[in-house]
Amino acid sequence: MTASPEVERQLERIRTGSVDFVGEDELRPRLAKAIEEGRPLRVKLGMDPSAPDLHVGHTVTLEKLKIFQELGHTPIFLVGDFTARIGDPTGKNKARPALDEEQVKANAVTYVEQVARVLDVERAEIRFNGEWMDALSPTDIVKLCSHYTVARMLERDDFSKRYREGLPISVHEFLYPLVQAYDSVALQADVELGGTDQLFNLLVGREIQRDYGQAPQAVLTHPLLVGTDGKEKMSKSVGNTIGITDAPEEIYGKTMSISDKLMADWVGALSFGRWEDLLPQARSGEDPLGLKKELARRMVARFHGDDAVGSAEGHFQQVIQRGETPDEVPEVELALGGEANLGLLDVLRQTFGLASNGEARRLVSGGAVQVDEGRVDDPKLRLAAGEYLLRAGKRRFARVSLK
RNA sequence: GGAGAGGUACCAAAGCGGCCAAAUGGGGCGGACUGUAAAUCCGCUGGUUUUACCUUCGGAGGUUCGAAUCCUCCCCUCUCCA
Repeated sequence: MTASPEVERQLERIRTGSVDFVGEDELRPRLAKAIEEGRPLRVKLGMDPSAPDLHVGHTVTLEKLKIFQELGHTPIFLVGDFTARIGDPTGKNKARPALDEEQVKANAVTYVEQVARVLDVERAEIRFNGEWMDALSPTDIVKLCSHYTVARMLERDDFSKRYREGLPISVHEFLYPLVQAYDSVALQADVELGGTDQLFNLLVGREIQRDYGQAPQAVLTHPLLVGTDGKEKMSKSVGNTIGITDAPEEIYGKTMSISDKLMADWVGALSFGRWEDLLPQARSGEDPLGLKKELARRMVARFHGDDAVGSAEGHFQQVIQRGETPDEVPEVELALGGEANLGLLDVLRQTFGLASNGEARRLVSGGAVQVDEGRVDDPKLRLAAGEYLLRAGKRRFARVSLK
């Protein structure tokens, strides 16, 4: 078969921004056939609804799914409601706790809503793997297990690592890659997308598909975004995420708080199909502050629209760069409960939702607390009825009225 | 089933009868510095009505004036053997 320009054009876009591309040669004729017969490829991206929010880390592969959509293929967003109940061990040193059904359902709903911000869900398949997994009999599951060996399971990095280090591995964790693989069988996926940490699971999919008499899917992995801490993979449980539903000021501020080095990585990972123009500056390292602001602006615009950019940036300049009080400060009312006044520590704890008065005390003794724009360092201070502007650290503000 | 090792604060890890609210490192939170950062430096990091008291060292009991430390039972993890 001669390579058609259209096939090569599509492959080029598909390849952009990916790390591994397994099965490209097998995909080429399938792609050609797909184009010829007007029968789109089925492209699978699965996510476990293990946390209620998607973050920018998720958007890397989502973006690739969108590219497939733009090329006329069928994006399948697979919500791993069943797999979330198993708990994916990938990249963890511990088994991830399985979630209960209710939690999973609630998360799944918000996932789909959030995916709609990136993908045209009207023209996508949204599926749940509980659909076919719950229908399997124990016999079916045992059969599925028979297609893979323990030795091969232990090839997976986090398994072998834990095994070597004497950390526990539960048997059910071996089920995860197999279930994910079976999803590809059920969906008859031509392509599956994932992060680089998913490579093993994705490849298991190829083998299992073959065993079930299907042509193996092509596999595309993409870089994992390191979280705002600059150390670990972005993940809700580490708390280093930028959520796509975060407020504009949050998205802007969190983006500004990343290190210059991390910024370059982010631009690299997030650029494909979208922000290539930022790449030269990211590589040269020129004017990092300017580039970071541009990145922050684009992040805000991407998830909240252009209109949100101005105020998010203004907020940042005012509060972080100049250390001033923001225009909008949350208002809190506290009851004195008949007393003449209320201790500062109690006021701080209640207005900022601190865990204890001890935490409030630490903030005060650390010099982080301001009342009406003047630093306070007496933890025994008591506030009488009235209005106060409270600040705790750089970013926490509240206008408190004591009654 | 047998033998051995182990479970300490958010994590890792010391402590092995009183000086232990528990060393140290990481993380986190503050502060200083800065180009927003990073790096660096400093402080804090169980709770309270804070020179004291209360709750904490897998769980439940027990010994003792006193237990993270000793004993008993139980639960969990790892290794080797079967």
